[in-house]
Amino acid sequence: MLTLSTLFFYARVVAGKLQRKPKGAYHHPDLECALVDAALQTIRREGVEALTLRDVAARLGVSRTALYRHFKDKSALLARVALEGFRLFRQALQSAIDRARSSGADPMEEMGVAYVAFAMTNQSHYKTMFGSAIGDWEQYPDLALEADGAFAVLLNTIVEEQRASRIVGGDPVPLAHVIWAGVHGLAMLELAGCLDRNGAAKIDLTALVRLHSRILLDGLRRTGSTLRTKR
Amino acid sequence: MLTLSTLFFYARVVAGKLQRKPKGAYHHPDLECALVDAALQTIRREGVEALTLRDVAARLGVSRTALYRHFKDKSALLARVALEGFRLFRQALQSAIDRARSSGADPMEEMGVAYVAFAMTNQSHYKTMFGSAIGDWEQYPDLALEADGAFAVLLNTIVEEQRASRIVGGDPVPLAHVIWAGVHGLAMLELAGCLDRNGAAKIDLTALVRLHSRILLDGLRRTGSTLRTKR
DNA sequence: ACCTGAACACCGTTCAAGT
DNA sequence: ACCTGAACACCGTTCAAGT
Repeated sequence: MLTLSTLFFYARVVAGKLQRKPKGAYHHPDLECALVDAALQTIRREGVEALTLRDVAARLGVSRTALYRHFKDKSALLARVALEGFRLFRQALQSAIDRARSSGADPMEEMGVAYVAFAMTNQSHYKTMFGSAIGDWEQYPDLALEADGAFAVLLNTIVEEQRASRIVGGDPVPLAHVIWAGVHGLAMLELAGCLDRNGAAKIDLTALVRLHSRILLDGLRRTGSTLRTKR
Repeated sequence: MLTLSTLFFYARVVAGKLQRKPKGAYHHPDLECALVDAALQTIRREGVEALTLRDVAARLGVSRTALYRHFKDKSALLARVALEGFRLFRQALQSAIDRARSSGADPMEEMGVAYVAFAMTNQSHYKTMFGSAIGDWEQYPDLALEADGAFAVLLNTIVEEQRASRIVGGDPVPLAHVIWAGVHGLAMLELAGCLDRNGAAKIDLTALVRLHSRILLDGLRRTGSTLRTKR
């Protein structure tokens, strides 16, 4: 057990720096990455609030305090999970838009569907990204940057649709917030189990997202006076 | 200290059953209610996740285990806080609708404003109601009932607007889900601090809610083919 | 009946100590 | 440098014991 991981360590040192650092019996090469993976695995199976540092350490065969060599504390680890989540998220949204544009479908509607679909298939990531587990967001500027990047995908799409005169003009930020709120709300309500309780039948979430998009886009296509934002 | 609360106890026994039960030094009359109040107070000041049973017990001058005489466990206490929250919530929504109807304002828009306003002024309640702190919702049927009651306020308003032909017909449940998602999403994003980061200025949340309502209602006033729900 | 103290099985985090 | 074991200050919950 010990000797095997020691071999791994030496193999990495040789491959990496061509100079073997001495003695220390490292239990895991690239512990940092392994910690994130193990954490994500636990979150997937048992939820964010069930995540325990002691457990991930035990599963990696590592001391409980080894984690603190790589992360300041528990929330820093969660911030890292969220960061990875936002990367996947932005990618998913962007590719949905690209697909829609090349197939003639509505980019906004397809982005909405992709948004909620991401939240459903990556519940662990999504809950970590928007839940309260991380705490002080200001503390992780790289995380905020990645989140802003995902928001920019939505914002850019709105601006392009405005340029093509498919939706009303004006400040795109409030419009983005309204659209964001809709899909985020659908995702959060479904994750909280709020949508399944009324009406015995299991809900068709994708259909609901499409309904939401069409209502919203119908509203956004009108240019009437009701759409003037109060300032 | 002890003698004072003992007096309280005796006073209560005499007033209640006209027959004094003996001896026991009860530290608090109506402990159950006091526990809920103390819990809510802590949640208000420090958030749901900072709530500690040991702390509420200490603040009430009661043993750490006294709580278990009144609640099965911690989440049962939180469920009780949420229950109270849903009662206040329904009341707030209903009175906003009534006010709008008698003043000629749009009931749906005013309900939306009241919804988000409730979430902002009662953040502790709202987070407990829709956060993950409670856990198994199925375990508290009375809570689910009260939540359904609040949802019914929204549903009834939609049906009445449909009868008055002010919005499109059809199954009101999906429409209710879409509207709910919008206001819930706005509230959750604001509570998570997501709306304030883009654009330096502090956001006018009420204006954003009104914008949301108007876009949605503009969409809902159209009767075009895009609004047929897939089934 | 209602409440208590001691105890159990957990947490995250720190820190001197090892190699 | 990287990792460890022991320790600290917390949790929720149980349970035999008091009155």
